[in-house]
Amino acid sequence: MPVFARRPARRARQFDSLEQEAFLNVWRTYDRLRIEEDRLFERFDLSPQQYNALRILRAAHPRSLATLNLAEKLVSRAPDITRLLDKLARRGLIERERPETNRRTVEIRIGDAGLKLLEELAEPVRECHARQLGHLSRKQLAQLIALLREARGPHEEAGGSWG
Amino acid sequence: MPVFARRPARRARQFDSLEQEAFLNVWRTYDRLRIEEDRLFERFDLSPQQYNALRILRAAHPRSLATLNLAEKLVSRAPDITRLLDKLARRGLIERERPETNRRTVEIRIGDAGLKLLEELAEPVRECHARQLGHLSRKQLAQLIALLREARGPHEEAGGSWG
DNA sequence: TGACAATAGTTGTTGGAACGAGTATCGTCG
DNA sequence: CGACGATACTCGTTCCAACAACTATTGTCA
Repeated sequence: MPVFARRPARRARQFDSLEQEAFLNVWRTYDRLRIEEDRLFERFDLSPQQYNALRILRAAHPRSLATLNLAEKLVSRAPDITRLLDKLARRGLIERERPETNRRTVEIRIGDAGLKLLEELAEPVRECHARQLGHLSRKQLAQLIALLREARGPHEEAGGSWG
Repeated sequence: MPVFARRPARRARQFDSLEQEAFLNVWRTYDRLRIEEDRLFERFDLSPQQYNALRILRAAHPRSLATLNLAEKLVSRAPDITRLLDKLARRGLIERERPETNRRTVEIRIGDAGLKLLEELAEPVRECHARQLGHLSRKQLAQLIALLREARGPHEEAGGSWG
């Protein structure tokens, strides 16, 4: 055994491949950043995913979105979209309607209360994201975004709103 | 209202700030890449987190790690580390011992069955990571890793194994 | 040395995520 | 126009994650 092997590079022991290291870094970073996010939204009895649904509905406002159409715009996959919307509807944040033209679908629209809540959240959310990533330069952020997009590129369905 | 405002940049409508866009990209990328990971490990009745525990125990082998010491090396936070280890112990993959010198702690060590399972997993895992991120160049991977480390830097406790 | 704080896990409970099976509605093709 | 497949959810169940309360052990300081 060569002498210089007595101090194996920390990374060489820790990861099996550069790709693994990259994935675990994505996972770890998500896990750390999520803490801020969770802390913010639990003060408003929202999950991050619920907030995102509201954010997407606001972008569509005053138009509505069909349930599954909304689901595929969400950041994270949501098989239980129905129950997620149930909770928002129970709080009066969204409105649901089964249109006569196609009674299979359920159209979702953000309501006034929902818009008001988002307005209330605007500043805290901005602050939260500043705490999360405010220490990076604009250039670093842009670079990170570009690299992440390339990283997940092959894993996005064509035509999705997240391509 | 200026005429060119009729087509707001898609991104401007979609995100409230560059920091938010970066965070949501991390989240989205994690969510997409995780799909491959889940698909692989469920064939072996493991969760990604369980696999990571085994990986870390292998790196320590033949030494052992105290429970909470192992927990803080995990990629994602694990308040239910006890039950995670319960499952691994029930399958005979790890061994637990309460040392006489400090009977508060429980020392965890990977067993032969655990090492054997990891060996069996080595190739599938490598293939999985290649599917996940094999389309990126080494340079891109290195850049991504560096940026992610900077991104979560302020959110890592000093002295942790993930700094 | 005896009380009290700190450490190290463990367990109870509760809510959300995932998967698959089930239901209602619609399109289409013979 | 009626059966059959496709669409768009909805619901039942099961498992995992998170938080907090609890137990056991050790360290420390009056």
